[in-house]
Parts: sequence; C-alpha cells; structure tokens
Amino acid sequence: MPKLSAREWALLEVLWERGPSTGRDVLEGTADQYNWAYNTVKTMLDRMVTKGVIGVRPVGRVREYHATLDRQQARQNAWDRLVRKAFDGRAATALSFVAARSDLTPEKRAALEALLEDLDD
Amino acid sequence: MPKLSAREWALLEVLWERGPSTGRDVLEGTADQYNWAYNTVKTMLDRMVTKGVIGVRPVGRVREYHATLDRQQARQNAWDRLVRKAFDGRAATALSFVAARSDLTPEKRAALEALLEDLDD
DNA sequence: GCGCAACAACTACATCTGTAGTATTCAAAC
DNA sequence: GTTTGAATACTACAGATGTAGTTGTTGCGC
Repeated sequence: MPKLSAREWALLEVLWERGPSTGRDVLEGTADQYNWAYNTVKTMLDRMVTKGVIGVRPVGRVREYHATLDRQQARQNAWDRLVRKAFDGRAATALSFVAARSDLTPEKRAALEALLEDLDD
Repeated sequence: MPKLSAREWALLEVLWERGPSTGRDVLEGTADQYNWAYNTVKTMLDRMVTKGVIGVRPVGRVREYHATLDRQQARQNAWDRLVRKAFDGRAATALSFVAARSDLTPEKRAALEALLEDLDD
C-alpha cells in the first residue's frame, strides 16, 4: 500500500464516514478542517484513484468516490510503516515504546511494562 | 518538528550510531542498506541541516554533521504524528489498536486489553 | 431553446524529495 | 609547483504533493 499523507487521510475519513461520495460531498466533509477549493479536493481524489487507494464510479453524470480499504487496514499500514522506519522493524520495541510513553496511571503503566518486558520480536 | 522520510531516518540512524560524522562517514554507514552516491547523501544531509533536523560544524576543511535530537525524541515525534493523522489525536485509541494487533500470546493480549479497556483519552 | 450552475477533464505551478552531475577549491604527494 | 583526489558548493531534473485555475459539457430552470 502506498503511503498516505495527512490530507489524504482526511479525505479517506470522509469516505469512511459518509460512504461513497461525490467530490462536492467530500469537500463539505472536510470543510471544517480544511479550507480547500473544490478543485483541490477533486485533484486529490483523482490522484488517489490513480494510486489505487480509493475507487471511483460514474453515477449518472457525476463521479462517486469510495474507499477501497477500511480504516483498520489503513491504520495497520501506517503503524507498520512507522515500525519499519523508526523501530528497525521491531514491533515489540515499538509497542513498548508507545506504551511507556502513554498517558496511563502509574499502576497501569507498571503493569503494562511488566507485560511487555520480555517481548523479543 | 518536521516530518522525517525513511531515508532521512536512515541518515539519522548513522549519526546516532557513530556520533558526529562527515558526509563520507554517513555514506559508509548507509552503504549496506542504500547504494547512494556520495553527493546524494551530501545533498540530503545539507537539506536536513536547512530544515533544522541535524546540525553541522566545520572541522578543519570538512564538515561534520550531528544529530540535534535523539532517537527517543524522533520516535516520539513520529508516533505523535501517527496518532494525530490516523487516530484523530486519540492516543489511547491508538495504543489499544497497536496493542491489539501485536504479536502477543493470547494471555498477554487479554491482560493488555483489560489494562487498556477503559482508557478515555 | 437558452443561459447558468455544477461537474469533469485538463493544465499550471511551487515546493519537497530522491538522486545525482558539474565546477571549484585546496591540501597533500610527488 | 603541478597533478590529483577529496571535499564543498552549486545545479539539474524527475516524480510527488499541495493548491488551484481554465476549459469543456450538460442537465435544469425558465
């Protein structure tokens, strides 16, 4: 799977939330977060189609875009990339790291660390 | 902190491993993984200096590059970006997700999930 | 049947990234 | 002191990304 930029994530979010949508719909769906021109989101959507991360289908005279992976898959992919890039592929190291940094009560953190202590990838 | 590409991570890794290094040193340090031309790593290093993610200092007639953040900071930053981009900023959701996906024994996973269950960001 | 608003298709352009080549300098080696 | 080899500084160029403008098409309201 190709890498997804934060903007691309935002567009995907809309497709996940609203289901298959037109460019206009996606624009609306992102309006609170980004102040894009209609053409901007159209261009991004079409490029994402080209890259294969979303699909498109003509409906009447408009085009309807739809996600071709779900949020979980996309998240998994992003996590895997992070593990590869920043943790030398060691998932257990990565997990311990983020667990240790998380905002837990001291007791929970201790329990967590104990849990993860002897992971060895 | 700016975003770091996988290539930039690789260069930083060398600086973390070897400490302050010349372009030539960094080239050597990446040679097993990437088959870059000397000028390629020089360009990348100089661009990273411009972006402020590493520093440089003339030593004699060569330039010596050094990391200006440590691995933990960089990891933290990468994780934070992921959480923001793919988990709507909810760290607890993100942690639960990666924990659930991790390669743990069933017992450990169960314990983990119990631990993380009532996180609420 | 005509004009307008919406949509699609195509084009534009700056920045960043990946990957280097060329030109210049400078110290050391002979 | 001239060559040479490394290092620096500068330039190049293609692809991706961010952001949009322009042009062409078309159905709907009048």
